Amino acid sequence: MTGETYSIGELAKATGAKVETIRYYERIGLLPAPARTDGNYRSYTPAQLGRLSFIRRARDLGFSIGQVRALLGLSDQRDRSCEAVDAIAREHLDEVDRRIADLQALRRELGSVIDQCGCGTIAECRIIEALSPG
Amino acid sequence: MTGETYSIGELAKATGAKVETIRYYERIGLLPAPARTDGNYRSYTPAQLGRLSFIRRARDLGFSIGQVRALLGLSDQRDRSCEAVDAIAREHLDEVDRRIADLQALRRELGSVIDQCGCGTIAECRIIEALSPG
DNA sequence: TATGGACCCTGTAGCCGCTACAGGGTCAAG
DNA sequence: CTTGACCCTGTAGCGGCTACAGGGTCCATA
Repeated sequence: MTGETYSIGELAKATGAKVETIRYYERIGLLPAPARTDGNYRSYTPAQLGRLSFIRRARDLGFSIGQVRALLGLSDQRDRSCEAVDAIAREHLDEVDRRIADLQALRRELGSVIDQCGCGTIAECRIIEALSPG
Repeated sequence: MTGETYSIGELAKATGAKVETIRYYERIGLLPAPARTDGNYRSYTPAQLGRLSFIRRARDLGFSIGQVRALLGLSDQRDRSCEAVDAIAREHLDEVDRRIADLQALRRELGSVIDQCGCGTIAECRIIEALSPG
């Protein structure tokens, strides 16, 4: 057993999460409440550092807090099939694909509006015109 | 002069905005407060319908509320050069491009994580592994 | 004239995922 | 013994709505 512990600041540095974010994760029950020192400081174990790293990576991959919660739950049941994990990941992938498609459609529309601008006065501005009704 | 007026519900139907959203826009000063009927109902003019349509189209194109506010302000100064309009639109386009690029990078990473999954048990799941530290 | 239902009103709280205070306590170095 | 970096709790704010609760108004029908 390593007796190593970390303060919240050290945990933040190690994982790249902000101190406030770590406390937020604790508040919403994503990260279990750690032990406290005599001075009431949070004191984290290496296992908790690992858990936060997991959370960070999942968040960086765009998983929602709810999905992260589910993934964390699954990651503890080592004997189960990882189908559920796969399902969550694929669902998220689909969502990302949808968002990309939406943004690309938006980009096309926006681009074509901008291309029309001859940059004269507002009165003849095609961008304003494109937005205006009638 | 048309004496035509609209209730908030009619305005909502005509523009596709929700009633609550219209009230919200009024609250934040995006849409000016309309006249009221004897029964204290909001009563909108065609010009106000036009303004809301403008807002909706700009929002649909992904402009932020702040940008919409700026565009609305500019659209009233008909003699000014439309450079400022163009600048706002291009800035937004750049932002959209950045978001697309970010999502595409994310998509690649997520895709490669998912591809590794052999769908056995959680213990050997590559997705969980990819998220786990160490 | 009464009643029902569709509409409208205000005000407030919730969503997500943090972020930013304010107003204090703790701890180690000099 | 003071300074300054860190930590604590609690609350409010961001954007852009959305969703109530608890009422008022208006119009058609019985």
